[in-house]
Amino acid sequence: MTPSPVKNPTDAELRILHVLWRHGPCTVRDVHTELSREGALVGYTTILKLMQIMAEKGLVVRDDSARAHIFRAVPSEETAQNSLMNDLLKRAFDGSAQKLVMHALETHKASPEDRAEIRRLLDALERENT
Amino acid sequence: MTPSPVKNPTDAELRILHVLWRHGPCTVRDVHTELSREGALVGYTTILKLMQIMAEKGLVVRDDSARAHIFRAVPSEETAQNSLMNDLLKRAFDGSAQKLVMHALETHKASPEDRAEIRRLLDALERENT
DNA sequence: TGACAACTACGAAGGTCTTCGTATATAATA
DNA sequence: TATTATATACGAAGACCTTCGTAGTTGTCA
Repeated sequence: MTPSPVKNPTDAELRILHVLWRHGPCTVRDVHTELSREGALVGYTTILKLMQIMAEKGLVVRDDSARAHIFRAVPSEETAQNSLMNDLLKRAFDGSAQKLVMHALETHKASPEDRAEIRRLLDALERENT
Repeated sequence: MTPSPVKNPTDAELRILHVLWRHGPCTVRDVHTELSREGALVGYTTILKLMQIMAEKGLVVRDDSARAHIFRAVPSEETAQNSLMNDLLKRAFDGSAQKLVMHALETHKASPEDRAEIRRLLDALERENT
């Protein structure tokens, strides 16, 4: 089963993970600078506190060999996406990924290229499965 | 634009909305009985309090003409699903429904019937759009 | 070396969510 | 009518999330 080794990241945690995913291991300063550059106005110690909590939760690991600790994301972006998607599935779509997919396709315009990509994936699934 | 007339329902609120969607307008007693039957062990006044808050938020409307007020869900299940899905899209999928669909199809087994249903929907989209 | 800059740790405040106990009002019943 | 059952209202507690200020430590450099 293994529901999930780590708890689902919260909103603020997700913003930090995004930085780590895009930039690789970072110091608190790096993350704060990047988020500020993106327009978020949040204090340095706020980011620090959050990253400390994330380390306790196991969402990041810290390398404290240098004075400025370096943090690395533990879950990959795919893993986190999967976990969050499953959460939504359970809460709002009766656990059915099919319902979610149909709902997404009906309510969001997919470009011809997008549709072709989906068809290719379906073809591949068709081949590997019976 | 109209981001959303009502705030996204929380977890406990969603559980109550599920009952209202499936059973139609209900009293607090109805909802509590149903949720208890489903295995949730939560007190009657907890449900009452939640439904009072939901009425304030506009998630339900109440008919207080009888002693036992009757509550009705305001957002449809589709509306709520849409709102929650868009929220997840923004938070974890870079706002791209396409990414979400691809991710869902890759990580969840779709049956041949499911795949056929998706293809039919894609065909329909193909026809109406260029 | 002494002053300053940058870092981590920590406590606490304010918000939301969920839970329930208690108070109070109203209907049903013996 | 007096008692009992059932309603709603309300306050508050405990958990979590996000925010920041302050304190203390460590490196840098004039």
